[in-house]
Amino acid sequence: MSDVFQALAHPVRRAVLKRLRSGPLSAGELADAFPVSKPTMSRHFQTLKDANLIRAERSGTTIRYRLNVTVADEAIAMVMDMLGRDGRDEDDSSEGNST
Amino acid sequence: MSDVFQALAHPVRRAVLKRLRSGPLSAGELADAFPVSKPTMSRHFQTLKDANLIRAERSGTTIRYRLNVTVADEAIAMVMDMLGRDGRDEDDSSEGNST
DNA sequence: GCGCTAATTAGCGTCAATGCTAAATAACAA
DNA sequence: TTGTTATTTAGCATTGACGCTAATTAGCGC
Repeated sequence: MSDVFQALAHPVRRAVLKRLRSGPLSAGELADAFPVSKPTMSRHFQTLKDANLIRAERSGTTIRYRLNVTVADEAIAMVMDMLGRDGRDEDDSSEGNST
Repeated sequence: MSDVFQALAHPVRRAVLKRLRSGPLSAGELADAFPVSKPTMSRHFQTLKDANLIRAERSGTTIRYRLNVTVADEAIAMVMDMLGRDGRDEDDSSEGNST
């Protein structure tokens, strides 16, 4: 699970995920959208793949990356579990404190 | 925001957050629960503080750490925004997923 | 095969993260 | 002030992340 948060810890990788929301994009298209070199982007893709946040598909010479919503959803669930904000472990300190 | 995910990227820090769900704990109590030295734990606390995930309060000689649910909640919202899962139930059960 | 395009891997430098021990600070008691 | 306890800061070493350029792999067309 550390891989997921590690992947989410970089602004470029977060932006890649955002762009992938609209649909799959090729490595080149993604690389073109950021002010870093293609090899650097390729490494970011690898990091996202290792975290299972994206998946790669070959289409001839180009490789298309696609969002993997499942794992991201698990990450959300984990953050919620970590903070106990899923509605079950509600602390008994009622928020009846008016200000 | 990178700070939040960076803080979440370490298993010890995630475990600290989990323990803090039950209520505030002192640095010593937290340090005692993990197989790393106190200075190392202190640095983890600093990382979590920088990310605004926890807050510190002095109680005499001891320092008590308390969960800051607000920022964690924002992190959840951000992950949801990143993946387009902001609570809208756009994907019905008719997904036709085959592999 | 050769060339072309797309993307990755290899190699290198720099900076940040992680862990430790030892020393310093903070609060309290005597 | 001195001593004791709790916690952090300082200093050091190791490891991993991030970025680049150059070279390599992968597929397609000739």
